[in-house]
Amino acid sequence: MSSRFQAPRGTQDILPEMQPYWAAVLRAAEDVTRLFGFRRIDTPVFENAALFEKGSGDTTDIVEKEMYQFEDRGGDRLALTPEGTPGIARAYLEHGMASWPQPVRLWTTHPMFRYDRPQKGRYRQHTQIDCEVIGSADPLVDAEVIELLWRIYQAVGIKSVGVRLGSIDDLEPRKAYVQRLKEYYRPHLDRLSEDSRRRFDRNPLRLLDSKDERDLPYKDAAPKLVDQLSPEAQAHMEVVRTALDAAGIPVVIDPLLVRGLDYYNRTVFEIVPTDDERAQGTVGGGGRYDGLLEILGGPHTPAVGFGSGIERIILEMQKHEVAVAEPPAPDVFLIHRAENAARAVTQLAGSLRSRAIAVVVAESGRSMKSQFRSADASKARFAVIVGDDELARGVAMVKDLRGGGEQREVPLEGVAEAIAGVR
RNA sequence: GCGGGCGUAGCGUAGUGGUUAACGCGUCUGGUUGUGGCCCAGAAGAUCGAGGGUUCGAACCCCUCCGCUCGCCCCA
Repeated sequence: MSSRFQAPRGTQDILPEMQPYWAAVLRAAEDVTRLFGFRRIDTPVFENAALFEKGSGDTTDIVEKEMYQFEDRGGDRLALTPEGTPGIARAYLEHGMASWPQPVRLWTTHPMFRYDRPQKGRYRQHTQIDCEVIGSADPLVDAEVIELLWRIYQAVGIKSVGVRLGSIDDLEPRKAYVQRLKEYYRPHLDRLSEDSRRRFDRNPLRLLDSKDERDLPYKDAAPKLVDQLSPEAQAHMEVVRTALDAAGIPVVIDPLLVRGLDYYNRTVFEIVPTDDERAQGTVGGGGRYDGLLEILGGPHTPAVGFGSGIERIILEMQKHEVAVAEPPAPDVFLIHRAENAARAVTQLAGSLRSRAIAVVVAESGRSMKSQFRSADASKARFAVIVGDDELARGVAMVKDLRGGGEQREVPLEGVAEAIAGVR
């Protein structure tokens, strides 16, 4: 028992009973992205490690300590994708999508890999729905992707979520702000948490993100980026806000919202449940990344997008007891008891399936009682019974397993019609 | 990387030092000769997470390790 294999830590099997949830989420993603004119793209599960080091940023936690890296047999340094955006940006450049009508709207669903401590809603392999609009600087597009994500949640039955919106301005104005922020924190440096002292040098914006008690006293009085945005970024955010308001989406401006990736500028957002302050509550987040494609060696190309974790969406669905559609039971459970049933059973099952009737064939050699019990467990509507008697006469018994269980004799060629008629 | 909780059949649990580890669900078989759901009976299925220690005797007490889980950090 204990020596048997287990799924690697932080990974999970998605058992049949969970599949309806996944199907519902993916269906919603397909439907909603289509409503917004997105086309699906799929990118590899691994990429060159350097793509993320340059793209996501080598001071981010994701790259610094969470990447699954490996060298393949040819010596290439690769990484399992820790997040989706760089791969799609890479594909945009690699396939010359700048020559497609702009902007390009792409979506995908893709496994992500991060080496961190698993807990509820956090896994080493998880799956994201990813939407990216590349080639637009229009703030209406920011609002559009947020609305898209919002509508996915609505479509799967999660109603109580809210948008947290922030802006981290553009690179140059942000540099000036970061100086001011550091000046503010510098006198208090020796009283801050270790993490924050480290961030002071490496990634000062994250100082505001701290939840460490030692840092909290300084947070409120710290200069807030959102209060001193450049006029351009300020105007940008106002349009996003107005558009979201027009879409009827509740928005809270969060001045402390800082996301974990280096490439964001201006718009950043998260979507969180409004009815529960759970730790791993964020179901989706994203932002604008006008600089990323340039970092990856392409021309300046503004873009905006989001990722949303399917596992977390499903946790929310379960929390709200959202009903999901179960796949239909088989139409027919084929019971057989004959000396040489192999040919007849296979042909009968085959002819039914060719008519799109779903058939499960009983295990050979089991008793009638056992086969009927299996038929019942399968939830099939009909039992079709063939034994020596029936085969000799070219007929089958068709029994309706619902209700009283009426049974009648039907010629073998007529079984499909008899069932299709009732179904 | 840091803290808390928990590991007994496929699942959920009982058993807290004394002979062959119990119950429910599930699985399989049967309740006459070819008929399900309910019911009844039976069977299979557990080296009690692993190793070491204490003891005449350990699922139960102690130690170490492993695994799972929840939280912190971070993120989806």
